[in-house]
Amino acid sequence: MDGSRCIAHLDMDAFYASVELLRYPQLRGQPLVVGGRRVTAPMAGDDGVLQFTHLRDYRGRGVVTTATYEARARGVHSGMGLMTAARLAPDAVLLPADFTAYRHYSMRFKTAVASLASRIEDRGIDEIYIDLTSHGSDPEPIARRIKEAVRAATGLSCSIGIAPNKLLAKMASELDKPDGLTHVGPADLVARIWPLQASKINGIGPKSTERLARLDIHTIGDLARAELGLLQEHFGPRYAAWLHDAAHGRDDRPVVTEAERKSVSRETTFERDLHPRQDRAELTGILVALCERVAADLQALGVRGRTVGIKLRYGDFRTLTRDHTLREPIDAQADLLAASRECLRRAPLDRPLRLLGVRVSALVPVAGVAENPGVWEQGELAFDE
DNA sequence: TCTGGGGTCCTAGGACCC
DNA sequence: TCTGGGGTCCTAGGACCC
Repeated sequence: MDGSRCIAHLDMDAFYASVELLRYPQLRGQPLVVGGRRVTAPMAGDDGVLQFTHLRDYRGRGVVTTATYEARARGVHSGMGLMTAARLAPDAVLLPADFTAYRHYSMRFKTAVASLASRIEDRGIDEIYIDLTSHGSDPEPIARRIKEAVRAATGLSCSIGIAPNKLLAKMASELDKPDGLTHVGPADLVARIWPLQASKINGIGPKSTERLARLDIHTIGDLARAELGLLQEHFGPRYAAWLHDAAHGRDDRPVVTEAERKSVSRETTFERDLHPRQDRAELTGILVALCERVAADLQALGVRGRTVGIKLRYGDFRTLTRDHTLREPIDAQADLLAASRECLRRAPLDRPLRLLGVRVSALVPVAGVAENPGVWEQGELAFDE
């Protein structure tokens, strides 16, 4: 019984920015950043030439969603505050995120892959895993055909990593970006994977990276050579065992082709901090609007939820959540509002807030409602050639 | 000039039941 | 009156990912 598998990880290259370059090809080669809130789309000036916003002109609380390789070369990366990014690359062009367009291209590339391989796990708007185990002993020809199909369907490039499991496939796809095709086998572990930073492992984030560094564990090789007992002391039995396995390239998670939605949420960061007393009316309006959006999402998905939660973020960035579970699942805005208020009564409201969110979980399908792909995959046509 | 928005999973404690 | 487990549900927080 040989359980050896062949898994591909496909990652679209600088996806949002690349979609924007299809629309504004004149920006190719320039540093470009997608992100921000209430950034206006470029408009034509008196001379008919499009006027683009530059990073230096931005004011507000946005973050970088995607940066092109030219912007990354200046030290800009996703998640970075735009005001910080502006200091590194003041002349970079800033475009607002257009998720309708990105969903459209996402659907196109996934449909193209699905025409060649059926076992696909969705990992968000710009990446997927593909189980190629049944596609013969040499996966590279099918991987090349997938890359060609994605390019033909979208005009965009992607990078593919191939390995015996998802963990290694994900790392392999990063090894030769953009437009790469990288095959990593068990024999490549020591030479190609162990020299990488431990944070390259999907599942080791900033907190764990910091704690590992304090143990003088920096690379995946360091982690592989660490005593399991030492890891158990610092990370607990389960996470230690996972760290140890991951460093040795072991991962038996299956490619999951269907998954049910567990929760639906909407949240918003205010342009300025709002005080629960002085800005009560404005906060109420925001809460009502969030409940309205969540209700619409639930109804579009054909689900209701029994647990309603709120999320508050204070001016100092501390975050708090409160949940309330009902006897019957709900999807109506008025019911969501009532349950949210129930939660709010249990939260300290004596300090300024920067964020408010509403979430619904414990979802159940609405009886009698047919399968509904929901708002997430509907890929409206925002623009097209 | 810090720090978006939408998710998943894990842990841990308390209530409650058998 | 003190002593048990195990299982499930609920709540809260945190890490992590895209």
